[in-house]
Amino acid sequence: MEKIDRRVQRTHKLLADALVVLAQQQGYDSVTIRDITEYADISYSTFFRHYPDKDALLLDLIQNTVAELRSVIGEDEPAQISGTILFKHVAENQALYRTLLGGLTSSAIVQGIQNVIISEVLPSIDLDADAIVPREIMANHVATSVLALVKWWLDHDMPYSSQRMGEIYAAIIIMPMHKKQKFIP
Amino acid sequence: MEKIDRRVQRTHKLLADALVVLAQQQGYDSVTIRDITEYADISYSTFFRHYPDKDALLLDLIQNTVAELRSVIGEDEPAQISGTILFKHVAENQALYRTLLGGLTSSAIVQGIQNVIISEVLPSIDLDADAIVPREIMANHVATSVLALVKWWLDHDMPYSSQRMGEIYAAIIIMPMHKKQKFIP
Amino acid sequence: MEKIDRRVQRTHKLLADALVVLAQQQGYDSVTIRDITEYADISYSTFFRHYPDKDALLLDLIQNTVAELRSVIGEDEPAQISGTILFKHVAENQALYRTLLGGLTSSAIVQGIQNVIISEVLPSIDLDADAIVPREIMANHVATSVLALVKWWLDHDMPYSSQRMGEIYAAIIIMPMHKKQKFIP
Amino acid sequence: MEKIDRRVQRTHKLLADALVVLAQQQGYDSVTIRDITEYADISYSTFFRHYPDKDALLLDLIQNTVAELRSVIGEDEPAQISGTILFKHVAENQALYRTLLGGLTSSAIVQGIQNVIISEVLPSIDLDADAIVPREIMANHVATSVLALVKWWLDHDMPYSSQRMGEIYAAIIIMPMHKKQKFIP
DNA sequence: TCCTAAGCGAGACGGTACGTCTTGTCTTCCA
DNA sequence: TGGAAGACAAGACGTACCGTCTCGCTTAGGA
Repeated sequence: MEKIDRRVQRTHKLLADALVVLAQQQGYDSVTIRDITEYADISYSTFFRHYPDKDALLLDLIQNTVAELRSVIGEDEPAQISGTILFKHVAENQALYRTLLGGLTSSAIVQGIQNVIISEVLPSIDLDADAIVPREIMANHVATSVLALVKWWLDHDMPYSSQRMGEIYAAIIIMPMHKKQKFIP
Repeated sequence: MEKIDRRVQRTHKLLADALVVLAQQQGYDSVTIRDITEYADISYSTFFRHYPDKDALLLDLIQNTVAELRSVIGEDEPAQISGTILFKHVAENQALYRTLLGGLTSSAIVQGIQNVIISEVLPSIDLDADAIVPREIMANHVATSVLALVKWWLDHDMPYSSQRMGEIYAAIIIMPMHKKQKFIP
Repeated sequence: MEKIDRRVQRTHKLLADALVVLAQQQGYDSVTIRDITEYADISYSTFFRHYPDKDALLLDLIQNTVAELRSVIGEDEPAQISGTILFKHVAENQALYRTLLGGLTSSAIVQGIQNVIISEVLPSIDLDADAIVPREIMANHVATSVLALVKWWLDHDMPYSSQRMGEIYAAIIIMPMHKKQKFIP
Repeated sequence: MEKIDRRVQRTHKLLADALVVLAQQQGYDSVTIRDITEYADISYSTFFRHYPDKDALLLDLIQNTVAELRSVIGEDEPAQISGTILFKHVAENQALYRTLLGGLTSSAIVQGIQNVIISEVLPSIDLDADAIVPREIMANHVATSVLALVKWWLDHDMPYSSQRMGEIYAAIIIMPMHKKQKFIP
């Protein structure tokens, strides 16, 4: 059984919150560990007792976020519906997602997010759906496109509703994935 | 009339080449300016007479690259053909494109590339082509998708031919842009 | 009550010792901060946690030295005796005084030493002793002369005993200060 | 016979004047060679065709100055008179002397001036005048004291007349040199 | 309820990279 | 063809971070 010290939980939360706030203010890259600890009112050296570096803190944040996101999106729903759910969730956690996407920083991080999405997406692609586009490419395309779409939405201050974004998502990302063969130029 | 000092030209080329080589070896982020100048056999301080930053050097590289890329892709060609040309050009300048895309570093850089592509793509989108997807979103989608596709190809060591990639490019990026309305779910 | 970190004390001493040794070897001006830290086996950046400058380190050295000098010279002693004490103290701390005087570097430093001496000397000058020479000039004269005399002694490898120097000091510096009025040309 | 190129003379004068002006404004040490050449409207690289470094220019200046000073002070005059002449000459060439003395910079320079004065002073000291103070020490004392006195005067904006300074000079520097043996404590 | 192990604040330190500044050499170009 | 313009090498400077370590203080949670 693990010992649970509430102080550790508190420290993690303070650091994560500080990162989100500061990254939104000044950009993830330019946030220093000292900025974070000062904002969180945590000792500088304490940071390293919990995370080896700034990216590790972000990674922790991402994992918690993806876990939560997965829990809100049910399976086997039509594209428009799951898309709308996705954008609603993003809207409710703006600061967080701006931090994660706003600074497409160390590609390892973004790549990490994409990999998680790809592994989610891959099984849902029909094996023989398309002779032209390989599954790996399609999965990669979907993952990057979703992130790009969400990022665009946030970067432009969400000018369309979550529902409209869900439709767009279905139209340019989900639809071509399934029915490309109908295309006659 | 501009004065052209061949020494300056030479210095720029040495620095750019050094950046490409080193970035491919150890990743863009971990390359220091000192690494670059030592590899290029240029004085450290001389670097700053030409560029304020490492990113400025990269940006110069990008601009030269995009200019060259634009010159090889003719206008008004069918999607498959221009796609094939694109991937052939990338194949011939692998090291360069790996540097540009391999390190999706400071998002400003990547955003810069995307903006250039967006401004190229926007005019070619039919104004009334689609009531669902706004033009800006479509342009953004196309730009990010092209980069992601090229990056995937390089990251996986180009397992398909340039021509095949051109077809894929047409299928998942260009086609949905023009004929989405044919889709009946 | 001040906290005393012995590590700080140690670092200061290592730096001061390094400065004295290196300045004697190669001259104060040509000693770089990197030289000092390498000799002292201290990190370069640590230097700046303690002193903003090379001159600040020297100034610290001077202040400690003057404080020590003051403690060895009692008050109200005849000139020859205090002079002898002075030169004995210099002889016992040759390396230090060579560093302080050998490089008449940034005049601010030397001026600083002189100012300390002037402030010591001023009160001991009779207010009405001399109608011809103003007190400030006399104090300045005494301060510069003492330093010049010590410097000469060190520069010429101390050819006379401390006692003899004490007598000379009394003769050319202290005596004229008090009894000028006896002079009949 | 030396060839005299008037352009060279002009360049030397422009550089010397620039040095004097700038040293007075910002202190000798902080004047860079680039400052001098820009002020003198001379090419940076041209400086090095005439002088190996900044100190060489100053040395040239000093030598010309001492030569001129020697020519205005006659020999075998009473101390007060020659002192007065000295201070008058300094007053007429303030900027120059401020430059020479204001920055007691590289000790070599000041030492150079002192050595010239010492060699002038030495012969005039009675061989047997004093059993206590060796001639070399006396000469050194006189040289440093004269410079210190002039420097004090300039640093304090010449609060006393040249004549008064001549008297002070005689009282604290010249008198003790000749009649110290009359002193009875 | 006590006591022991842990979390934590504080901060000195080694180390690396940065961008600036200056010096003195060397080359190019123009009048 | 001789001198002005300026690119360049070299290297010190002072700044900003990072990550490590040590010393005490405090506090949580099991005995």
